[in-house]
Amino acid sequence: MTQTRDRIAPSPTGPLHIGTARTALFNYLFARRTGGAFVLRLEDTDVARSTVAFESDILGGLHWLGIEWDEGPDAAAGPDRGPYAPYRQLQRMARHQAVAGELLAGDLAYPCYCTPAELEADRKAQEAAHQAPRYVGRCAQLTLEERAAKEAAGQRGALRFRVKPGVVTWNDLVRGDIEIDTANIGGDFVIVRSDGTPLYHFAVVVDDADMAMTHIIRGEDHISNTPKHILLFEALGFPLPAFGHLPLILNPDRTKMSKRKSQTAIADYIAQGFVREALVNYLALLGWSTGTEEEVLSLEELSGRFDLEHVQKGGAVFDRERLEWLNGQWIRRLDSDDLIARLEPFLQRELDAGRIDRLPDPDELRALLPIVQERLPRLDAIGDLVGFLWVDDLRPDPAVLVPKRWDAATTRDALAAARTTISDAIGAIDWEADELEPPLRALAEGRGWKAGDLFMAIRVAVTGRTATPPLFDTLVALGRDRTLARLERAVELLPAASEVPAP
RNA sequence: GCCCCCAUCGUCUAGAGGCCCAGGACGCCACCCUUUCAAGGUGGAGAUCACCGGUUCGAAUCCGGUUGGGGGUACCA
Repeated sequence: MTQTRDRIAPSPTGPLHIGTARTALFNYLFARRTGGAFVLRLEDTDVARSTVAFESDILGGLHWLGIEWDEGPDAAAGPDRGPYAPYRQLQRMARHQAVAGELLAGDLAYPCYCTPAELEADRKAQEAAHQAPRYVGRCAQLTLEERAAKEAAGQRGALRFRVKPGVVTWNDLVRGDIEIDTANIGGDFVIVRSDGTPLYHFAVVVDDADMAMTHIIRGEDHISNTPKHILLFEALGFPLPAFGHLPLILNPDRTKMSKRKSQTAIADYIAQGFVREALVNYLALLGWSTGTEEEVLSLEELSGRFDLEHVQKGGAVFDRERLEWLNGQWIRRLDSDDLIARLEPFLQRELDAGRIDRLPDPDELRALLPIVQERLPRLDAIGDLVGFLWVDDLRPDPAVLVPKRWDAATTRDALAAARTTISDAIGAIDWEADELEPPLRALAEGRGWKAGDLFMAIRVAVTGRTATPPLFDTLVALGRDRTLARLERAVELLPAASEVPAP
């Protein structure tokens, strides 16, 4: 069997979309699994909406995910790589026009001079008559003389492909046999605009054929376009690739995932601290399964297991909760250096936003990992989790400082005692978690306090929050001086017993 | 409207005639661990397999219909 070739053909008219990323992933996995080639082609024929910035976002996003292609442009506005260059549709226009010329010469296509107003009127009439909208064929039988007259009058025709009556059938890789009567595809369709630029339906077919694609794996929204493509492949005498249509990714209300109702830009997920492994893992499992009970899988592992047989037919609702769970799973699996490096931009962001006053160095971060790694659902949670370590002026809320069962005076007393206990112990103990705990427990016991209440008061005094990593590890990370200073500050924030007005 | 696709716990899914009065995961609840929060462990609630009819000794699995949902209907991609 010859090598399989498949592709992702994004259009740089928007940022990399979750759906595009998943289609790219499935094509990538299929190519890896079958030992084939995965190609990236930019469909930039919609000049009005395409931008280099979007191109950059798309290519950058796919690189970030680790979905690498064997052929195609590697960077926005960069050079192409591969035997079928160029891989930018716009640069292939001469080829498209040449092929269109063949179709015209063979009378498989014809110029159409209908105005937008005429076409609109046709559509309205059909709608009123409860008919499927289709091109009525007004220009289908124009003689050469009639065409020449219109051209002479300055009219520029769009090129329409002649759709033959009949039924188009294909065996879809994920859905099995599908047949569609060509009477239902809207009549002769435009393949080249009146300005000479090719349309999507035409350009994809020429490019897919030129680039020797064997498998077209794309979204379900293309099912009704497939007959047009097959007709074109046949008219052009190109070998027909296999088609497979993936289920759509859905909004919670089960409509096609959209920017309006869901977060769709990959860049947003990156900015929120999702890691590539989790995103890839999650996307692979949206509409596909291993057929086993494995679910935490790397790109490598997915590449070895992927198959079209286990692709689901029904659409899949995007479930952020599950993505977050997988994200936690993968963050916990990252090795120290890797995690530290990935945390860096998020810490920088905390600094830029003024939420912390300095950046920890890698070693400081490394020491923190044992208590931080399993508590991060996303990388952007680092500030919330331990940002208090890098804040100069911590001012805990006095109301939060007082444990539930205590009053302000008791808390003040306890915090002062804790400060003394710690300060007295210095020299006798090492500043380590398991050495800090016993004296403070003894203090609580001696005063008849529940250890948990004392610890909570200390926790809030030194971190400003009630939910933190383990207390004694936190004190170690904070250091002796700052621990004592923060305890002292907290005591000052609380009224002494004599200051509390009698009830 | 017309054409096409789809239909298993709230969600993602396993299941390709008997192993299923349906298994796993997320989420939820409880308990354990525990100084808080996580993580982890254990257990639980949660699906008459959309509905109706057929085929069969036997159907979530095959067939037909119904209903529901979705997608497409451009000189966008």
